[in-house]
Amino acid sequence: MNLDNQSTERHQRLSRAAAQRLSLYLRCVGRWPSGEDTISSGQIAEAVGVSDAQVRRDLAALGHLGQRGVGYDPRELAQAIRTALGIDRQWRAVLVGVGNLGRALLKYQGFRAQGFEIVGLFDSDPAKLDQEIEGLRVEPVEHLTARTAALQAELAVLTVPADTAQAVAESLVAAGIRGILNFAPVVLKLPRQVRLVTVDLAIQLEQLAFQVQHGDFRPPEDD
Amino acid sequence: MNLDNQSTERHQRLSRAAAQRLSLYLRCVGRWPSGEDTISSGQIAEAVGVSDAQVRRDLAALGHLGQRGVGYDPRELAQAIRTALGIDRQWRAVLVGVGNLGRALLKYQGFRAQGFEIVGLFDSDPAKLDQEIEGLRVEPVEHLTARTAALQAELAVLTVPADTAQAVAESLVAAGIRGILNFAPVVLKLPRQVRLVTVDLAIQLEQLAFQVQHGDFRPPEDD
DNA sequence: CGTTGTGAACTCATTCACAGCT
DNA sequence: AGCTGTGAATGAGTTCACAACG
Repeated sequence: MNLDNQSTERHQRLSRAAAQRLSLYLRCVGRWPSGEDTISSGQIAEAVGVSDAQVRRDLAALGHLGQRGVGYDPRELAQAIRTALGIDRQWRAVLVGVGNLGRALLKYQGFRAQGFEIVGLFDSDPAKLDQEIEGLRVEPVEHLTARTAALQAELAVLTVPADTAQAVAESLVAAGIRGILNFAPVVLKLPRQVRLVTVDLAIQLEQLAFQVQHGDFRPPEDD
Repeated sequence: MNLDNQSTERHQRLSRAAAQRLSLYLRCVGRWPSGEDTISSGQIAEAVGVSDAQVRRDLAALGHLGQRGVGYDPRELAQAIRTALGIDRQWRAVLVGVGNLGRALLKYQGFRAQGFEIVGLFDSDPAKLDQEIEGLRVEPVEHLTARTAALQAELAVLTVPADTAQAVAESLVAAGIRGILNFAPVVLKLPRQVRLVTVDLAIQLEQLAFQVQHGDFRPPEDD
């Protein structure tokens, strides 16, 4: 079959925006009808809502994957994107804050399918301790630092109230966590070696209101 | 080439990124100790984690709000940001898909406080109909178009499975909705006059993995 | 042919540096 | 003095346009 493990030549560094688009491309490419054995930049572009030039620019950054006049091999392309995004392996994560949002994320199918596994649950509410959710037992936050290290979790999902988020984040840092996905509406201050992605739901709604209010218009279909 | 429109009040159009930062500034400014009657770009910058020049550039786009040598008046500034973002008024929204995530959002405090009110709940699962959550009764999606118009909702929050998201979105469009906050992991195709903000949780985790994997591409910033 | 890959042009966004006001 | 507002410079990101190739 495909011996696609050539030397990992990286042509250029991917921007955040580019990496985000790659995630979208991956969805499209991964779901491509298995009957088809090629996919073109134009087809990806249309499915995702960006320009074909953008798609080619992004994919070219991963190496020479396409055949001129033909297109890309969906399977090879999907694998290359996974590798570039760092999701060609399993990631272990803990979840802190087993409230409504935390539970929703736990049951969200998309995570495990993409290689993310929640391996620990923590909460400060004594009433929630020892509850079992999705096969995991809720543990007290006091054990967070020790247990996170023991569980060998590299990532953490933070769904705690805003006023405790910074303290919890520091416990995670102490446990040697490498990245935090934060849903608390605060700006966390972390050491530079710990990566942070914050998803602020209220801000997203504000963005929507802003766009509606402001009659934000753009000539082509976009975003 | 393009004749610029006649917008006179605003000095320049806000980019999406700028609007997002304004939301963050608003948090900081709104919480500013009421004893203090001024706040400087440097203070905002430090709280939010951007440069002071960035803050001044963003705020200058809202008009001349600052006093040279002094700073900004927190109350006046907060109001100006709210107006610019379009959250100086109430927004009515419906929520479609009363699953775990939908429930989490419903109970999320941040929304109502910022002027967003959920005025209708819809789900396709008969078992959920007539449940009462946060004072609202769950209605069948078949009523979505008619009820959304009757409720005078301008925005919608979509927390339905991926495979039904497009159809539900079209029902909302038929009801005259103006903006959709979409949590389904799909690229929705909407008419251009309907604004769309998509929050894809799996993609955010992938972003985090990508950043961790790739070490750092961000210059060390303040502390 | 059709499609990729990419220099070049272009647009958008951020930082610099300092004039101008308090 | 301190701080804002902004032209100019820089940088990042996107599109254009076309050569290169199966």
